[in-house]
Order: sequence, then C-alpha cells, then structure tokens
Amino acid sequence: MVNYSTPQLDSVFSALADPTRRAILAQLTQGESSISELETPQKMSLPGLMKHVNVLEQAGLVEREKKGRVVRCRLAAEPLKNAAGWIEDYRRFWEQNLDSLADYLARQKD
Amino acid sequence: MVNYSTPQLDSVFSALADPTRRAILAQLTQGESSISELETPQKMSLPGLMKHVNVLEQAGLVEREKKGRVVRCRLAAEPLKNAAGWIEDYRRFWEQNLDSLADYLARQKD
DNA sequence: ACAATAGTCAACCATCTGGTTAAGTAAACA
DNA sequence: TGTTTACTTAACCAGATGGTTGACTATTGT
Repeated sequence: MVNYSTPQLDSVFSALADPTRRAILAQLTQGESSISELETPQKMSLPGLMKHVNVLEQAGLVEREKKGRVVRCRLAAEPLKNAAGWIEDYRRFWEQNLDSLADYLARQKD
Repeated sequence: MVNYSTPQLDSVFSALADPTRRAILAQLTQGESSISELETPQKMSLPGLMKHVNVLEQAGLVEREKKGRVVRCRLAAEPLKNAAGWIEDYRRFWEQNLDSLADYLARQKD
C-alpha cells in the first residue's frame, strides 16, 4: 500500500469533514467567487466564513487572489487527488466484500 | 452535483482525518485484529486506542464482534464509497484544470 | 480459588474547532 | 474629503477531540 504524505491527508480530510466547507467547494466548481459572495448552509458572520476559507486554503483546496479590496477565491482541487488515491486503495477491499455478499446471496437462491 | 448525505460524509471524513485511525484501517485490510493487537504510529494507552476504534465504528468503517474477552475488529469499508463518490465529482474539475495547464504549456512551447 | 488478560468506563486535562462581536485597514465612490 | 464596502484581525466563548490515569468487569488459564 502506497505511503501517502499524512500531513496533507490530515488537513485535506479534516477540511472536507465540514458541510459548510464542502458547500463552499461545491459553489467554487461553478466558478470563482469573492468571499462575501460565498453561500453557506447556515447564515454566518463574515469572520466565521473567513475561517472556513482559511482552512480550505491551508489544505491547498482553494486559492485566493486579492484584486483591489475584493478577494477572488478559486478551487484548486489537485490535493483531492491524494485523498482520492488513498480511498481508492480501499476500493478493492469493499468490492471484494460486496462480491462475497453477492456470492452468498447467489448460494442462498439455489 | 449529487446530494450526498452530509452527516455520514462528516463522520467518515473526520474519521479519516487522523493518522492513527488511517493506520488502523490499513492494518485491518490485512485481516481481522483484536483491539490490543492494533498497532499505532504513536505508542498509546488501551483506552486511547479504544476511542479511535469507537470513532471508526461510529463512522461505520469498522465492525466489532466480541468473542469471549477478545474483540474482533474488521474493516467495513462500504461507507468509503460515498466519500469516494463525493471526491470523484471533483475529478472532472481538476483533470480539466490539469488539461488547461497542459494546453498552456504546449502553447508556450510553440 | 486465584491470577493474569482483554476490554471498558469515568474523570480529568490541554488543545483545537467553529462560532461570535468589536475594532481596524484599505479600496472605491460621491 | 468623507462614506461605504470588503476584508482582516483580535479577543472571547462553548463544546469537541485526543490523550492520560485509575478503577472495574468478565473471561481464561493454573
């Protein structure tokens, strides 16, 4: 099994563990956005919103670029590749499990 | 974009955000294990270890079965499917981004 | 019966997290 | 110049997290 750089996995997975942050990422797939244009599941103060954006930026999942007084946020989903790769290593396991289940059910039928 | 059941994504991603827990999952892909047989990156007390196993169980990623005084832990990676599916939705984005980068670099060459 | 083993529970602790309000900075506009 | 806008920073707060130690239960082995 591959040796995934754990600090990055830590920060990426924990960034993804919050629904507000997943909503931000979802919105950013539709295009860039300023911070105050970001929509969150729960109504939230601007500093609260900023903290989430900071977490996403720390995890390398969003990039900010300041133009005048407004910040353009864009998705930088590349670190998700490692997370996806990590999870992918488990796919074999669960597929094999589901196959076993399928076999079992098939035998039940006979 | 699909509407993923967020509570499960919350608990799965936050369970994965800890290196100790990822190590436990990795070990369980090699076969079942009792709790005290689980090896962790950092030396840890048994109750500490138990807390991690509890988190993994809550997220639906491991199953326990008590046989006598020993608990058999096994991987139940099925909830990872949702997490993988969620991340997968972003693959299009980053692939397209890398393609854009590739295009850009190709144009630079000309 | 006794002792060792495997796990659990409870209490405690420090730190992190996710939110707030209040105040500050810097750009855009009238 | 003065005011609004967009963001930032700091201080604070409650609750979650990740770890500990100590005491307890229940099974297994002698």
